[in-house]
Amino acid sequence: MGTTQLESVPEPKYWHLKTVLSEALDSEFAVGEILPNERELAARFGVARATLRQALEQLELEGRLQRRRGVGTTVAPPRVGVAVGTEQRTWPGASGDDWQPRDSVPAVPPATVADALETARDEEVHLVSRTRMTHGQPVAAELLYVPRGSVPALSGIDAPSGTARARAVLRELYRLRLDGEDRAVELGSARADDAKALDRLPGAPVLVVTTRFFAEGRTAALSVATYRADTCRLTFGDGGGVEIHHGPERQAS
Amino acid sequence: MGTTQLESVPEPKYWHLKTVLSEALDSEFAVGEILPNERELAARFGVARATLRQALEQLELEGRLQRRRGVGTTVAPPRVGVAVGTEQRTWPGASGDDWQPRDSVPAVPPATVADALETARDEEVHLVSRTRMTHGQPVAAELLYVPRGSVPALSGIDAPSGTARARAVLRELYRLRLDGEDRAVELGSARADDAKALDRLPGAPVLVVTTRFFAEGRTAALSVATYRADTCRLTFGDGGGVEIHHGPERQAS
DNA sequence: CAGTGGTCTAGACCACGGT
DNA sequence: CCGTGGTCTAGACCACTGA
Repeated sequence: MGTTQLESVPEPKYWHLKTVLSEALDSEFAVGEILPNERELAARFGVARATLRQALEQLELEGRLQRRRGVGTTVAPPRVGVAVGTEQRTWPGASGDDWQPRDSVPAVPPATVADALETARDEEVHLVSRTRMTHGQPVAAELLYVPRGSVPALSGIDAPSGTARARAVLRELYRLRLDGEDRAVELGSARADDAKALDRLPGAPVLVVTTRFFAEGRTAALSVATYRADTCRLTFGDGGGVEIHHGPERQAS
Repeated sequence: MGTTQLESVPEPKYWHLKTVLSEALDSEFAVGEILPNERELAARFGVARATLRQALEQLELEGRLQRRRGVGTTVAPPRVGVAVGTEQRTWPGASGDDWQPRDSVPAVPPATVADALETARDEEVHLVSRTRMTHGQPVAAELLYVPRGSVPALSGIDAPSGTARARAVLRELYRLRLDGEDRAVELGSARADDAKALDRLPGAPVLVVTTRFFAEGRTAALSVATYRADTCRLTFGDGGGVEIHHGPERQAS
């Protein structure tokens, strides 16, 4: 009882630091500007570098900062809205989208994918990999599992793999009438290959969008797309979604 | 050219650790089981505690582990699917949903929210706060901004705040015919108050779902809901979404 | 090559939960 | 009260980028 503390919650240093930095970003820095390096920032705030890094990590997670090894820490632009589900049901990347097919190979999918596709667990399917580009930047890497039965007319003349093959699989898939789709979003961390495609380090936070495509009374394809969580805002529905900002959003003069 | 390294990628220790732990979780631990404490695990793997923690953090981010101060680290159950967008347009929490109104107060919304609502930047709106429960656990905290104009008949007799007020605002809102809605999902970190409602520490990763509700030709309400990213999988569309697992999903006997 | 962020160490103390 | 995870320090070295 002796002491007179109203709140008695010693706010963690990194949390306070984050707030201070966040306000500085709003008022004193322009998008793209380079911050002082971590050792200097730590010294300036009188904390260990690890503590400073904890604050920077959070700000990066919130899409406020962008850090690149060997380069520095820069102020990130607002997140880009990426349309994920539109009202009219469409096959992935059907209408002049910015999806770029990369490859297609035969592969045995993970058991849970096989179950969703209602294929045998040891049955090979077409595994199409694609990259989604926005404003010249890669924002998502996708694995699309297509059972052989969904694209029966796929010609054997085409190459067994490669981007040409990927295009052929997609072309055949688009012939089906899409009955509906089903989507889930969750947080994940980038696998090594996804990280490379997204120009991030392995383990970077990603939004994993899993989509089931229904046609002819069954699951005709299943897509697992990993979006960069730091730079993307996934939008669904009629419009483009609202941009909820953090602060005053001032720019340096 | 001298050296003969095929890959030359010295995998970070924490990354390798994460893989090892992940496999151990699949094969040797049951859901809910308590892991050895961090100091012991670090010693067992011959790394510093900070390194071990880096691996645990990632696994927690992926929803594989749950850590609670003063208690320990436990194996997390699979993420719960939480329906977010259904095909038939509905007001939030309309149909026997598990949203629990907590409070409603008049408040001046952030500028970006005011712009989306097309209200003046200094105009007060109803700010309804609710919590979403699933299986007895809080999974989301929501702030719902309702312009006065959307609920003109709101009686002044009701209390100016409190859960009764919240119910009254929602009841009036439901009288409007919903024309459409608009949704965005992005990664964020929990503010202090949200963290408390979600039984997490401040800064915990959350999925922020922003929804605009359209009625009578304008934006009738705007919802900002923060979902626990560690325990939730947001589902959209017809079905419940697919559960894509990490590994073999074995259970200890 | 110099400078950046990324990884790692071996400690210390603190806040919290249960006993 | 003890044991847990959470915070913090002051170093060291490594991997990458760009000049």
